Amino acid sequence: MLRITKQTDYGIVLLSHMAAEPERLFNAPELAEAAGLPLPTVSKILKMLARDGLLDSHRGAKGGYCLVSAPEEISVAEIIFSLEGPIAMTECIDDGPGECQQEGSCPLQANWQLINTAVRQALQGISLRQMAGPMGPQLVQLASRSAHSSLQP
Amino acid sequence: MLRITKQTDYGIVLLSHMAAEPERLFNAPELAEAAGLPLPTVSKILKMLARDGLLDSHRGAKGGYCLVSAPEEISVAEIIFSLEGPIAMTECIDDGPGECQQEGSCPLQANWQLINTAVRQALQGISLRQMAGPMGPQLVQLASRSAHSSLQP
DNA sequence: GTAAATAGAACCATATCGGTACTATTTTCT
DNA sequence: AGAAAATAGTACCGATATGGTTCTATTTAC
Repeated sequence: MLRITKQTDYGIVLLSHMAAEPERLFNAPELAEAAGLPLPTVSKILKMLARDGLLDSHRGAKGGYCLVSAPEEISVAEIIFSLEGPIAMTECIDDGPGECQQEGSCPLQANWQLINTAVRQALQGISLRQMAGPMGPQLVQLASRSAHSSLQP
Repeated sequence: MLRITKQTDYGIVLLSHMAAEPERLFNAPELAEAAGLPLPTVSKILKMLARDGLLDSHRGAKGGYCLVSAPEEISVAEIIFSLEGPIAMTECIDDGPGECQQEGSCPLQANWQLINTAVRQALQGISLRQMAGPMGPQLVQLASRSAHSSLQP
């Protein structure tokens, strides 16, 4: 179906919430409450984001998480990269050479990079700031105009 | 992991092979042989591509498949759309309104479109012709320059 | 009329995803 | 010092989707 996982989905929701007050420290129970999601799930996601350096974590009582960078500086690509691993749409890339059975007969190896790169760049072009809104409906309007193109019958 | 399915992967391989002789009629056993893939799998994929209008099919002996459009006119987005359904990276889009629990509290609904649209457009920008090569290394070079950015440590 | 091919549906083993539970560690507060 | 509150890390299991095969029906060429 070519979709991101729910974890990533939730992660973007949580980060968007935090982006409203970029300086503040949020703890997991609070974010779970705000997002209407179960605490264990939220906790798991925040751990991953902290492990990969998108969030700073403070342990102990009065602990919590806060954004490392400004929302403008965080791209959706980084979030996805953290929560579901490398953005590689095709296989023979990150398996390294020699793994692909077709090896000799597959003239596509290099061209797969085109896809991976295109998607990666597209996602790098969207910041957490944009996702967090309140970006007016005018931009969204622009977006959905082409969203309902030939691909979305 | 944000990757396309193997079926789609194989589909692009098969179509790329056909793109070398856009006028010719290829049958499934022949393509399976050429790609080094099992016939049932190849057959299944070609059926889907034909069902969605990317391939013309001719039944009976001496039957087979041929490209409907020129390789330049077919985008990777169309292929993915055919083999794994709508390109919608996030959920609350194609479920229609009312399905999302967060409904009121989720200020992101519209912004998800940004992601879907960005990815869709990126994939629409790549043609089967480009995938089929022999497009020189110069373009790939250009692509991978930004591919090995912050996301690919 | 027979062989060769596509059309379509059903099926199952396996891998991945979504979510939970448990233990350990760190920090604050009294 | 001790209790409470929070994160860190790991392991686990049910549900879902994927990958691939098989079977039957239909169409067409010779």
